Amino acid sequence: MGHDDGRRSFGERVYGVVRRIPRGRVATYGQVAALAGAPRAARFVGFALHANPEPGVIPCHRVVFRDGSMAPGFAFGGPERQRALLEAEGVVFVPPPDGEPAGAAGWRVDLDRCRWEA
DNA sequence: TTTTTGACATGTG
DNA sequence: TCACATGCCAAAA
Repeated sequence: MGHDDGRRSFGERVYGVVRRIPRGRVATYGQVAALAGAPRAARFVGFALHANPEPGVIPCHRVVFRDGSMAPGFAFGGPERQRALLEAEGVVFVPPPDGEPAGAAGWRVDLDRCRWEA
């Protein structure tokens, strides 16, 4: 089974991990990095996902910051778009503290409830 | 081989 | 709670 796992680049491994994230669950960049074999390469995870993720195949919208927030200039069309996608899958979001400041910017994923467990 | 670059993580103030 | 600075790692040039 595992024969050329180490031959594939780190980015390729990242795609494999992200693809395994079940619907309605989210993972952090650090978590994906750890599952890919590099617990400290969380930065590269984001770089790999933005490089050329097969649209529609790799659910990169299920990867968020450890804080529960997401990248500002997201490639899906904005953080709002990502929040809509996750909410549609059943992911629980926590609204901003004071009602509604800057739209989706304050919204964060409830990692305590929706964190994906490998 | 060295430098540069990132959709990060963590620690302080 | 937020803002800023530092550390980390892997890939491309």
